[in-house]
Amino acid sequence: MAGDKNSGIGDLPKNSGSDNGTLNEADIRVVQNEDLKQTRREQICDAALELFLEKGFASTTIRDICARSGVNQASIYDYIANKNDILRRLLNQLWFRPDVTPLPELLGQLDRDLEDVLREYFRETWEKKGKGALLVYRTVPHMLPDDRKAMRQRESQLIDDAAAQLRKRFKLGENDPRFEILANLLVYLATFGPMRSWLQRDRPPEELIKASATAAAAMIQQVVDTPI
Amino acid sequence: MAGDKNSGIGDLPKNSGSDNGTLNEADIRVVQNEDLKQTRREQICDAALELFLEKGFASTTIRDICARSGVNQASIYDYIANKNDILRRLLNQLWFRPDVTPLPELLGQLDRDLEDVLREYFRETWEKKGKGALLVYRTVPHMLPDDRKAMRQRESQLIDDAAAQLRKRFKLGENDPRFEILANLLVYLATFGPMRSWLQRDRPPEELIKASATAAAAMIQQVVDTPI
DNA sequence: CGTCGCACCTGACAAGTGTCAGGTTTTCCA
DNA sequence: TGGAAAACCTGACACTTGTCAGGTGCGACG
Repeated sequence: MAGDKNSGIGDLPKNSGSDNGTLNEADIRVVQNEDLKQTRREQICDAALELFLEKGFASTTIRDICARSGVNQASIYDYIANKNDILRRLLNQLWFRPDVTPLPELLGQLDRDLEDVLREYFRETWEKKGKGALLVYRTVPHMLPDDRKAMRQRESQLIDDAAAQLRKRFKLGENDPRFEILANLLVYLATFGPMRSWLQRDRPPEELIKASATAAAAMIQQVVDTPI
Repeated sequence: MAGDKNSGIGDLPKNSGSDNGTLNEADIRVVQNEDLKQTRREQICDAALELFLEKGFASTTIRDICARSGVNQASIYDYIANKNDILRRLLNQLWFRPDVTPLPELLGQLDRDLEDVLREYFRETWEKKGKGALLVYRTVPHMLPDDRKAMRQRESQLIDDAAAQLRKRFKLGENDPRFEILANLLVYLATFGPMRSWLQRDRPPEELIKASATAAAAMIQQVVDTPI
């Protein structure tokens, strides 16, 4: 019975799932109890995230992850397909988080002040996706090519949508390319802010968040006020 | 004679050299010809940089580096002390580059327009230190603790100096903390711009550089115009 | 022409890696 | 309480890694 464990592992998908925009996660049918699977996977992913950020993806061994999560070296393969599958799950959790309002949607809330909206975006991204950004940009080399492409596309789409919303908000020229740059800069400010954490300066994050929002708002205003 | 190769390798320094601010590089005395050492080291470092960015530090093997640089697997240890020594040399070359005018110095050129100065800073950093930033932020986990500390200090010092120059430029309050945040934001815009390259959008870098400079200038102006 | 020393290389070792076959223990219901 | 099914674990394999001991080749110099 245990012999045909292989048949319990769903095909490792070569393509990234495009239905919901997230990366495909391998399906494993050795352990049946879904709740248990869920719990163990959380243990594994939590430990893995810590370790990946501490030591890097490649230098983190399955043994490390098992030791920290308390899962057995062999059992871990009852819950994840392989080391890379752990990374995919983490990226899905951290990068494709459904609980962070996307920038385009926020920009679409026309009743709110721009700086206010930006501050919320920066804060949310900082708090909830901070570690994700670190993980993503450090593990780019270890992602499967298709996954890399999927993440890039997601980001590009986000920027395009944000640019469109900006144009709408300010009722300005359809063809002004500066709004794409602005959108790019917004996403970029939000994404990389947390990466500065290694500097460990004594200032509280809130200050930088506020400053970023003010900066971004000032910049957008400047572009809007300057005819092309 | 070849037997006491060990005695030809200088002690691997535990501490980062603080004299010139760079990281200590191991001294090796097996190969005598200094020009040859220089050449080989360049070959090795060039190949290593490419590979570290492609595959990550940990996944790049000495064999990979040898294959791409054309140096023999054993001979490579006549030119570098170990894998980490290669990383240190790269960080020295890319992060501590002497040919990029530091931000504080540029800000001190009071006869030049602020936006103009910023644009030069962003462009120089982008072009000359772009790969360095990528390397640094990806290899943080693989740097020796002391090296990490040295790099962090360098960055902090830079920000403090830049903040001081900003205060001087605008003849504003000695104690206004917002200028440190501004300086932080400047360094940060310059550093991470190149990291967006993985997005591979079709826009030329010059556009983003210009936009960043405009954004930064607008932001600083806004702070200056707003009393504390 | 010999030989001496510098640069180069073959081959290997010990340690560590991802993965899993297959056995052992626990759980739980008849 | 018996026993099948589910979950867990021991132990190992095939392979890769950083590093280097020790030998080879070759050019310069007397």
